[in-house]
Amino acid sequence: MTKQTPLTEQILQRKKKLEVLQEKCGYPYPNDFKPDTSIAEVRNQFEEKDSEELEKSGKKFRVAGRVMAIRIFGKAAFTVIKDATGKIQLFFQKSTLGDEKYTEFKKLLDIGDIIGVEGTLFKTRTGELTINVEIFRILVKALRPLPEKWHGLSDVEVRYRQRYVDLIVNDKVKEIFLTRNRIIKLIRNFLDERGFVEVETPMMHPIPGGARARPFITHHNALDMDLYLRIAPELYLKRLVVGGFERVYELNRNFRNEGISTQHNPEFTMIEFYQAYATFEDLMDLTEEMFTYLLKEIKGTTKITYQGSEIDLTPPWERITLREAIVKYAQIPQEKISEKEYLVSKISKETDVKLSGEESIGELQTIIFEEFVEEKLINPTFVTHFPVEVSPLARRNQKDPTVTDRFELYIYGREIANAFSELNDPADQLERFKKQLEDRERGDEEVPPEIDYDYIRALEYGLPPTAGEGIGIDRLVMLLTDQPSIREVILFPLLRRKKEEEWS
RNA sequence: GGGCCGCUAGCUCAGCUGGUAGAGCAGCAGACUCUUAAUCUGCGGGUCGCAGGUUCGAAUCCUGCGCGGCUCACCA
Repeated sequence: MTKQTPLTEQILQRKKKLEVLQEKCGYPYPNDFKPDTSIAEVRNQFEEKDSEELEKSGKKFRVAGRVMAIRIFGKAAFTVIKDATGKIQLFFQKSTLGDEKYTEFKKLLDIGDIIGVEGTLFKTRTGELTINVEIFRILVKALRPLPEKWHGLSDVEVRYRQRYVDLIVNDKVKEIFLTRNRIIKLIRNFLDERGFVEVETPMMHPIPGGARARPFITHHNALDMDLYLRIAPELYLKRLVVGGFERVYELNRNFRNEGISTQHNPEFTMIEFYQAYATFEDLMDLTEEMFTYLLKEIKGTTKITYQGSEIDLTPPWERITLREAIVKYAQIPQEKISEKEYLVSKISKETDVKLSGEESIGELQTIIFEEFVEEKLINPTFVTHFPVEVSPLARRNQKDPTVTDRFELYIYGREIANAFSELNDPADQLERFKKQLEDRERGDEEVPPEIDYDYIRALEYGLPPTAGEGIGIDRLVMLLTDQPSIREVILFPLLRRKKEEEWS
């Protein structure tokens, strides 16, 4: 015999037990045990009852779950099992189960196995609600040991790569994803109540558009056609507004072929919604309402703590134009706000941004905003009227055509939402697409490689005056669950692939 | 892509200025009928991320590579 690693040794131990099980009861992966209640239900109903009441009822319960702890005392033992709803303690007694079953329990059961039990409730001397097991079956034999019971699993790489183990062992991780689910349901509920229709538009686009980002490229064999995973659903959703869906939303994945960080995952979840006959100002009100609703349901308050910082999300939120913001937070003198030389010199002196020299005033103002202002916007702030050059799909402001009727919502220095009154002038839209194409020719890879003429055609049929908004769901969940990294709110974040030979 | 940090038993971690590796949990054998990190006795378990180099000798020092984390850049 060659030496075994401890892991294979433990797996072999468990496989041996599996074989014994097979001899005793046939195929060891049965699927005929039906629990008649959940652990949470049992707890809710009987947690408050005393031993006497429990004993008197004598009612039997069938529950199933994963074994999380085993404590053996000779002829009796406690275990803890966990199902989707919670944990409960089980009591195994030789005198109740009989020699054979008790030995099976003692010799074949491991932490991590999934069992089904039937028994009556009682309370231990320390008052813990416990099932006195009369019947039990091993439903699934776990061949691999769970991480240590006290420290659990903390290696982040293993937590992300083997999220199933993370979820078994770290209850708080599961909580995050349950909260994520609630947030998503609440958002749907909020919009549904206001007459929005949820739709699903393509995730494979012949022309990427709707945002500024590099796309993933894929290929359809039968049509022999390259396709791009969508970077945003925007242009399709606005086509639907043209088609008469006056209030639509889509809540799903976008894909951007860019860097990975604590704020970025290549595939991420976004909601975009569009409301005809509304303006970006209406959407600021709507956004405040939506967040207030979410906070009330999830947190019970509009004041939260994120990574140690107090954030007050009680509306109304500050509304400030981008130009005002750079005056206020970047100390740009009011009279220099559109002075190219001043802006260029400020950027070159005080930041690492490398300028090409071809930037417009609006682009320079936007750079100043990003470099000096964003990080200071801790409490929720609507920054409005972004320059038209950086807002190719937004409607021009009618008093000042150099800016757009647009806002971005910042919380804790992060962009959480982006919204604008939609550009519905097909001629202006075509001009802006052409401008983008010029940028592309100058090497800007984040701009679509060709003009989406079908979108222009749709505008020519007439897009009602509309406002639309996108909210990054992952970042919102991070905020509401106080998580520092986007990977903590995405079940399976993208990681570099590991070589197969490292499988163990 | 740059910088910094990490990678030691299945898990959580020790391991000093170089002398060929240790604990707890988990596992195995045994004792134990109210524990909840149960306890007690005994035992087994390692390609120290990988590959080179320096050295009489490397988990430890050096170089390269891999994977991960943070961060900067990039990402409106």
